[in-house]
Amino acid sequence: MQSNAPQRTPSAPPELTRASTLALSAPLSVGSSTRGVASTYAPKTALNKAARRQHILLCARDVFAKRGYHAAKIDEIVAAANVARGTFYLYFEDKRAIFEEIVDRAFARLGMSFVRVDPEDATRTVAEQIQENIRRIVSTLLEDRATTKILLSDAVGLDPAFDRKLLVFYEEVGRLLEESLVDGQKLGVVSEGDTKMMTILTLGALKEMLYQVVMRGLAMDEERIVDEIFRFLSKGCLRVPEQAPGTAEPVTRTARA
Amino acid sequence: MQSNAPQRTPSAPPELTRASTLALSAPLSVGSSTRGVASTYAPKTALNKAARRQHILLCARDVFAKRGYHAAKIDEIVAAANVARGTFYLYFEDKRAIFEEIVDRAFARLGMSFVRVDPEDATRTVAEQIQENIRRIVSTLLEDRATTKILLSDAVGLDPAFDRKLLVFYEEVGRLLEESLVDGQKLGVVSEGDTKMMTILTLGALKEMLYQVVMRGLAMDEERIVDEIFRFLSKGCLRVPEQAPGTAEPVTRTARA
DNA sequence: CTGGAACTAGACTCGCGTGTCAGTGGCGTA
DNA sequence: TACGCCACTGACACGCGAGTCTAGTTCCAG
Repeated sequence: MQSNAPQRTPSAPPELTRASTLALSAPLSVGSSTRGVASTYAPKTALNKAARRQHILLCARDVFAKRGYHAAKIDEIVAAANVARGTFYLYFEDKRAIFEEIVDRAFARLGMSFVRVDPEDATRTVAEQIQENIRRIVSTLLEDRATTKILLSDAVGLDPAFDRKLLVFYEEVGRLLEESLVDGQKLGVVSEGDTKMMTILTLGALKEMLYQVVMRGLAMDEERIVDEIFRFLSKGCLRVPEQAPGTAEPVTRTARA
Repeated sequence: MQSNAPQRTPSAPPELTRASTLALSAPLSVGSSTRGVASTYAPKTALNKAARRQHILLCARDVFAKRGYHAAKIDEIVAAANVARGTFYLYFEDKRAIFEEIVDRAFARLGMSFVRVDPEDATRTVAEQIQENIRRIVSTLLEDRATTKILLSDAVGLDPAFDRKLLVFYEEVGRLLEESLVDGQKLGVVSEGDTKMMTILTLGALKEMLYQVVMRGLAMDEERIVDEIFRFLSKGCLRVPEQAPGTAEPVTRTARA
């Protein structure tokens, strides 16, 4: 807690400012004996309000990512940010509010990372466009792993209100993907079948992949991830030669008995 | 708390008893004026200790499933089980212990629901055996949706110790599936490629499917779920005709520019 | 009839963590 | 030099919920 080496966020995302390196030498003196009140007042004035806010936000993100929402204490966030407890509440309503802001920002970034598929586009096939979207999503999520961790494990089941928020976003993504698949079906580049199902399965596969990479350090570069997901999407992995030409029941259940 | 219709469990189902409706007539009298102490003592003695423990366990499961671990209060569990606070601690060490037991039991059941694939088996193909396993897992998880909810959202990120437990189990499942895939590759019924990757993607798809069904009431019967997952596994959903015959890079990234 | 086991209601303790608030120091301004 | 503002501080008040404890009740076995 004492250490105040000019820490910086390891994976500082592009737009999120570099503010991490606070100018705090923290002289730590003025140890008056009367009452240890406000003894160390470090000159943090170099930071304007927006930057300080941002700094706290980033530190909170790291703490949330490391500990999880419930285990993350305000004290820890405050210590990480090198600010007093009161200062925290000067900038954020409460714990929940700062968490929500982290998630909201992540959603905003994510939301911009995929674009609607245009089946008319002559220069890129629907498949290519879907792949592009996957790439962008993966890229965005890997750019800031701490936040991705939070999205994948902390934001789920926190709160009914929060769940609704997640749900809405998730459905938005799902809808977009599903529309792409429907377009693809019309063009014959997507197999027939329930697109809603495909959407769920695809997103699940994507989520799990990222979970493995981010939560446990499964080593794998972005390129590889995108390729693997896309390949799985395209071909599956089982080869079941004795396939009925119809759509359903790859291996009928009762046929076994 | 007041209502107490004198009903009792008509039949004791196989293992997990449905004991919810306890036999409590609760005369509710003895309203002495001195101090309102222990006025209602319902004759619950019909339940032996094991059954009562089981009953509390089931009620706790429901509360955890509904509220999530942190929001679930002991008071609520106790109220749901129609048992005094003290009684709860007669049967369980603490909140964490009862939660852990719920999860452990679920794992035990799940662990028994899949069997090792035998590539030598003449009567069933590897694909069929994999499908059988999927069916069994899905069946087990849908049998007790409350517990599945808990597994999917509460048990994750609770605790480092807990996470490890989950991890171990998850890896066990993963290893089993992966071995099946490797066997399948040797027999030529599984496409070449990284089996670890396939495993992750498959489990992710499965998880997401179950999540949608259990957490939000996506209507879909067991049969359908198994078929959809298996189909996705077998064929994917995209058809990318211009495929290089090699293994990697379905649509090369740089080719686009 | 009696002792003990099982249970109840609920008051109580206690630790913890959030959010608050009176106070402090630096700095611009009069 | 004095004033006042404002960012900032950190000790403290407070609530909440887990787990404990006690006095009282019911039932049953011996």
